Amino acid sequence: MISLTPNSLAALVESALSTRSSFLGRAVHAQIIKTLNNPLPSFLSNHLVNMYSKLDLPISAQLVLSLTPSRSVVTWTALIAGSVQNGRFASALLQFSNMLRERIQPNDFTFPCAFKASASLRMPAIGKQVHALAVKDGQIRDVFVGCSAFDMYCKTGLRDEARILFDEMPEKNIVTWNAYMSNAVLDGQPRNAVKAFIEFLRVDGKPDSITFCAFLNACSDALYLEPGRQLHGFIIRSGFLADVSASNGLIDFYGKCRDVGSSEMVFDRMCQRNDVSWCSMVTAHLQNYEEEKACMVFLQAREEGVEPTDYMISSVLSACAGLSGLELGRSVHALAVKACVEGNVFVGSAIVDMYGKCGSIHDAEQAFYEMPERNLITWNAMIGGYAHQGHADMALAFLQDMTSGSDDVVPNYVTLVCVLSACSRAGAVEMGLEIFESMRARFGIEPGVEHYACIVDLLGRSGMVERAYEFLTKVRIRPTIAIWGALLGACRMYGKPELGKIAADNLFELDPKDSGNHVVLSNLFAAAGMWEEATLVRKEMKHVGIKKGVGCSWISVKNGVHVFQAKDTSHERNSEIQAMLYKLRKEMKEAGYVPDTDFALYDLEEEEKISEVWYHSEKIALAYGLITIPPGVPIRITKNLRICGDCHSAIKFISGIVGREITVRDNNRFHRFRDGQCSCRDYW
DNA sequence: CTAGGGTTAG
Repeated sequence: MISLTPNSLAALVESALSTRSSFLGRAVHAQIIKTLNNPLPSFLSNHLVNMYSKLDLPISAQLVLSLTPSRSVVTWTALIAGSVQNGRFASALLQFSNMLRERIQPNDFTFPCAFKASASLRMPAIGKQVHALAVKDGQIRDVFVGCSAFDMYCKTGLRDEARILFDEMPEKNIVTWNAYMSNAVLDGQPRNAVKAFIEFLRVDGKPDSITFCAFLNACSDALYLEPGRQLHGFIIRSGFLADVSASNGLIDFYGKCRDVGSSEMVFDRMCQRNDVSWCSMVTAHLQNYEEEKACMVFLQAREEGVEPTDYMISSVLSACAGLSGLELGRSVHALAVKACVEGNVFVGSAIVDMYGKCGSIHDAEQAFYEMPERNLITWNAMIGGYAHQGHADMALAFLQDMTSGSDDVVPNYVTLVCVLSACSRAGAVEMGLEIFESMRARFGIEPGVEHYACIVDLLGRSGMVERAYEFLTKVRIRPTIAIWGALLGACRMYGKPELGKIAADNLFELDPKDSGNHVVLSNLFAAAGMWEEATLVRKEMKHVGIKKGVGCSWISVKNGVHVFQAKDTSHERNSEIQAMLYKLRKEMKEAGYVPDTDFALYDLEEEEKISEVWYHSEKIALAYGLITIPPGVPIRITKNLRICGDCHSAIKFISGIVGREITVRDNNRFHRFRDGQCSCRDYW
């Protein structure tokens, strides 16, 4: 039988903490009560309070503290530190004031906790009070205390106070410099962070991985690719490449600076990777629009048995949203539930966003209502989902609800972009204009280029093409690609070649590499019978060496994705596809379908034009879907270009003939076809 | 026995 001395019992409490076992902790606590008489030695009480508080068992921690008559600053600090560590910042401040009420002086361990809690709660008024206390007994001169006070002033936006404190610090260490650099980046002053790093090296400071990450953040913030590369060399030379955090910082930096190849190189050469490394690699792909690769890295991480974290899950959901990958998205949603992170507000918002972007608006709504906590991003994701569907009424209702509900959120720039684009897609012209006119007064938001683009789109789409042009010439901003693009699209839709030429010329100047604009202009001329001009545009396109981007449609069947181009006959089941197309064409003709050859690209004989539009990629993908997807299951097709008018009307007919639900997500919005009708009510 | 700066996300 080993004898249980107070010291060995304290060691047992510590081992409960280090193994994060509340079960062991409670058992040891029971043993302590059995072995020793009340009151317990105060150092043992301190250990217990510390253990309970750090394990996020605040009620037990409070209880032990209140049963400790000889509690000291150490007891209280243990309690407060645990609250801070577990994100209970308001409790921490309450405990701090309770301690003051007992006339116990905070020490150099207590102040940093109190500053961190005030900083995290963004409560400068409280922070200032704590600061005054620290000044009064001279503790502010301590590096720990001074540094955390400085961090608090930065995070609460009191720049002048932060500056004074920093300049008057009697002693600075690496933590001070790291805090300075990180906060400079957060404050949008990456140059200052870089300067601080140089100064730090000059005073002979030895940087650590946190310093490196702060510097890399400054570089990615300002797109300083070269300085970041130089730091990469410095990291290698100082032997810090083995440090996982430093390497993770490099992956993130290269990803944000559009050099995802270097991210991959760093990632591949790491001998130790953690969950952050994997997640950083996923987001590096994501930031470079490589959604498929992001998903591949995620699947590889799963194979290697990496724990799925809330960060990883929200990142992968965003990849699914970009791919319109409903099936993978659903399985990641299930994984989020399994990993117990679906209550996280980031994850929840990503789920709402994913379902919205994949066109499953009811799933998005359900996820939205089931979230325990919602913020502005959640609301924007939901409104964005309605915008994708062209549900202006719902977008407007949610704009109302977000300000009047219990979530306490205020609409921002993005919210208004979503609402206006919902109006434009639904043809709610008056409503859209009214919101645009009143956004400054009602929401305090200054209209920006995206809002202007929505209005040009709104007017143009509803046929007021001249008014759209007049609008954009009157506003003070420089029209962007999106704005000219919206105008060009409207000109194509309503047959306005003269205005279309103006829009296209501006687009050619802003975005010379995009072939799509040439194609649209050529089609616009072709539809107006101006064949010479159409040919000229195509020749010019060849002349400057732009090839038409490949238009394609894809459909996922039993975990496999099948991609089709126009006139595609390369699929292994081509003969069945052709037979299905033949059968459909016959039945459609009987049902009264007339091909719309406005959308043929060349000046061909009528018969050839019909054939040209008949073999658009979405029709081929649909035929494949009809022969492979069992009846009753909705067919979902994704297309990288806008759906053409002929395909739109053809798919309406087909949905009626075959009695199935068909969804097409083009690069702009969703179309849900059912019983011969489309959810967009032919307005798009 | 108690403490400060940080890497990944919607």
